[in-house]
This record gives sequence, structure tokens and C-alpha cells, in this order.
Amino acid sequence: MTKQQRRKPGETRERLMNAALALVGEGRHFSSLGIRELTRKAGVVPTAFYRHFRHMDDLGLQLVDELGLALRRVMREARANVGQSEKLIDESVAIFINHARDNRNVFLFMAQGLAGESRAVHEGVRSEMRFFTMELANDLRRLRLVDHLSDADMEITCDLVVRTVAFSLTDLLGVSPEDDYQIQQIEQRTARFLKLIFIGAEHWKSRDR
Amino acid sequence: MTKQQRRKPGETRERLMNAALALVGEGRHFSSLGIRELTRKAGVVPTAFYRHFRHMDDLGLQLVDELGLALRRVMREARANVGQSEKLIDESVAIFINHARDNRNVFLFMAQGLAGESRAVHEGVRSEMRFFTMELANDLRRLRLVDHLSDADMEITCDLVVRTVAFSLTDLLGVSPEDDYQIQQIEQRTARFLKLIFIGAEHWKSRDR
DNA sequence: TGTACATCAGTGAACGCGCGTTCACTGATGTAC
DNA sequence: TGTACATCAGTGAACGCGCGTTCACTGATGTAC
Repeated sequence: MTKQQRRKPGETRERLMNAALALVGEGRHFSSLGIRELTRKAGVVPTAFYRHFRHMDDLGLQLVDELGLALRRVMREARANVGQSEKLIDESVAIFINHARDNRNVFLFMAQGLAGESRAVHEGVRSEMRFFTMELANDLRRLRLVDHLSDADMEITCDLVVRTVAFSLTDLLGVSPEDDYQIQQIEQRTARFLKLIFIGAEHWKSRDR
Repeated sequence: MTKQQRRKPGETRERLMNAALALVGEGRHFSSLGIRELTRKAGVVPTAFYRHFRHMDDLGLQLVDELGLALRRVMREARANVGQSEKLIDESVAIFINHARDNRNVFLFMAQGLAGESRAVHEGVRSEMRFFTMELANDLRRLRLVDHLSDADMEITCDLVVRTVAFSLTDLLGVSPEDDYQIQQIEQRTARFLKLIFIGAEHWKSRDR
């Protein structure tokens, strides 16, 4: 205990990031967190913060990058396991909501970033969303579920899907993580939104523009 | 100048609220604002804050209530002036986006509330959205544009519309108020989202659930 | 394999500052008779 | 219409505290030869 530097390399950095997520999970907004508050939560001396980040925005940005990376990996795997049946939407939504539930703090942080103070974090979240939109479009092409749409129309459709799911995250914000009933409601509602969108896409003709 | 209490009744309160909106308009997040900072911006002595609000959350809540009231009035008028043509969506979106542009700070504040720190503000914004959803459903019934949907399905559709428009507000967040081109892009994109949704609603059958 | 040195990450003390909040005050406005 | 009093809204001084940030330090780890 008396010796310094007993932690593994990178551990302090990780602890700080986790502390930020934990505070967000407790209902705080990222932009209102302070450095001392964060280091206290992380069990680390205040000065240690500066060894890894220049300021809070810096931490937020790095958080977005790392979380985005992890998230993409998870969703790719999830999508690979989805059968090609009509249950596609329900399954995908269920996977996503479950993942959001297991990583509640992460998604709350992302949701905050949508309208957050830091331009950098905002951009980061947007860029993740764009990425999801692209991957979704690729998947739909691959599964040949929506063949008649132009590339631009496909992009619009997928963008709307991603937005809708993202908005559902903010629904989760107001609900206790243990409230299974409410969470299931959100899940069902989200699935219906998506079905509505896909029915729209099915009947969409370019002249409708 | 030397005399106290030269302001009109309620003026200090209004100045504080406007100062909050102004700071949000400058890119700050509401939850990171301080009382002293606010009173400074409002040109008012710090203690004056406590004459009108108990704490920042209190101010936020009152802000939501007042803005919501004003907003509903505006949208009701706007909707009354929309022709019944196929241009319905485009016109409504244009009215909304223009209004958002004219009252940028107000809408940014609302958008922040979607994922904000204050439970009260969050609830307030949600409740406004629910109200919009209901009014929209009434309008659609009245115009007999969507006759075949059950009440529940109608509600889902309108909810999705309101969410989509709300999300567009966060798009506006990252764009300069003078960037006409970008704003027009957001407007067009939003209109297409809504068309997609309405085409979906048109072909929606209850068995699709 | 051993030695010398540079780099890295964690520490505790210290700084000055702005913060939220309280207090007792003052004068204007509203109310009762 | 006039007077007495209560309420309201704005003020400046003061408080103690936690904040962000700097500094010089220490020991562990990595690198060169």
C-alpha cells in the first residue's frame, strides 16, 4: 500500500473512465462532472488525472472512441447470429436492448452525447451512428430483403432506423434497470416503430420523394 | 441607477431564464451552468436568484413549463394554416424547422432535456412530446388522412413522427444558425423520414403487429 | 548479463479563485380600515 | 383620501469550501550499449 505504482499499466486511466460512466449511470450529466469528483470516485489522487487526459472533454472523446469500437464489434457478432426469418427485427431489437441493459452506463453516456456540451463528443456519437447506418444498409442488401430501393433511399431508411433505436435509449434513461415490464414495453414499442419503417420502405417508390 | 427595484415585476425572473437560454445557445449544457454565472449573464446580483428559484433544477422545470405552453400555442396556429394538400408534410416540417430556427435556444434546451441530468426537466420534455403526439393524432383523424388505423396504431405512428422531428432538433445543434444550406438539408431529410413513416402507416395492417 | 540513463506514472502539498448560500438591510408596492 | 403595516424583490458583505491546476518529488519500467 505504501509503495507507489502498484497498479497495472493503464489501470488508472481505466478507473477514471469507469468512474465517469458510473457517475453518469447514477443520473449525473457528463458535462457537470468535475476532475476532483471523478478522481475521488476512481480512488485516485487528483493529479493522476493529468497523466492521462488534458481535460474532461478529452476524457469524453476517448470514451466515445473506445466504446464505439467495442459496440461495433458486439453488434457485428449479434447480427451474424440473427436468422433470416421474419423475426429479424424482433431479434435484432432484443439483442440491442439487452446489450443496452447490460451496459447501461455506456449507452446513457452516448445518449447524453447526442445533445451534449462537448462538440467533440457530439461528433463522435454522430460518427458512430453513421457507421451503424452503413452496416445496416450493407446487411439489408446482403439479405436481399429490400431490393428495390436506390442507394440514397436505402441510406435514408437505415438512418431513420438507427435514429429510432437511438431515441429508444433515452426512453431507457427514465426507467429503473430492474423494471422488466417497462423495459419490455420499450422493446416492443421500438420493434413496432421499425416494422412501420420497413413497411414504408417496402412500398416506397422513388417518385414519392 | 442608485435606486433599487426599478425593474418591472417579474423582470429579474425573466432575465434569469433568458440568460440560461442564451448560455445554452452558446453551446453550454444546462446542467453545467452555475448560479453565479447565470446571474452575472443576467446582470443581476447573485442573491436575486433565490427570490425566484430554489435551485437550478427549479429554474429548468419552470423553463420547460413556460416554453411548452408557448410552443403548443404556436404549433396549433401553424397547423390551422396548413392546407389539406399533399404538401401537408412539407409545409408542417418547414413551419416547425423555421420556428426552431427562430427560437434556437429554446429548442436546444429542450433537446438537452431529452437526456439531461434533471429528472424533472426530462419528464417535462417527455410530457410535451406526449402532448404533441396526441394533437397530431387528432389532426390526422380530423383530416381523415389515415382512416384505417386503430387508435393504438395511430398513437404509435404519431409517436414515431414526433420522435423523428425531435431528433432532427439535435441535428440542428451541430449546425451554425446561418448555414442555410445545411438547415435546408436537415429539413428535407426530416420530411422524407416522415413520408416514409406515413407510407408505412398507409400499408400497415393490424396483423403486422 | 549488467550497468547507466531516460521516460513514465503516481504522489502530496500548495495556490488562488469562484462557487453556493446566509444574513441583515432597504425601499417599493399592496392591503386594511 | 390618508395612514399603518405586511409583503415583496433587490442589495452588498461575508462565510467556508471545493475546485482546477502547478510543482517538485519518487520509484518503477523500458532502452542502449
